[in-house]
Amino acid sequence: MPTKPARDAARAAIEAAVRAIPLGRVSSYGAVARQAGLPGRARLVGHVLRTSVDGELPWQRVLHADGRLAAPVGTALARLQARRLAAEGVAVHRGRVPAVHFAEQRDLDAALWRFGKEAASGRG
DNA sequence: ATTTTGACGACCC
DNA sequence: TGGGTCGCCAAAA
Repeated sequence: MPTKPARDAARAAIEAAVRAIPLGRVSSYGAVARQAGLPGRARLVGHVLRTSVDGELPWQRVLHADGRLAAPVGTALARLQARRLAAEGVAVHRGRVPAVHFAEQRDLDAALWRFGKEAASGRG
């Protein structure tokens, strides 16, 4: 009982949302927060990921809203994240991941772009 | 109890 | 593009 129930529930919801990001796709702190039922709590997501003890948590799939990695290019964390993403097929270029890799559709352009690719390759 | 910090993000120059 | 503001709020100082 040392911790507050509401906080634990929030943490659990956030970790669940992160685990729900499919392999090979990425999401953002803000999107994860919304998915966890905590709109506007992007910073809390960062906090939870930073302090999580779950070694299986695919934290590398969570990026900034603009596609940037969690940490600035050159830092150990950024290199680790890029490495882990590359291992699951997500290419990182100059510390960023293109919007196309995001699990949720960020904007109409991205959606149309993907639609075009998928339609062209006969898949939907 | 108060202040500062932080793996954020939308906005506005 | 790049940089500053403001809102959010859990932890740490």
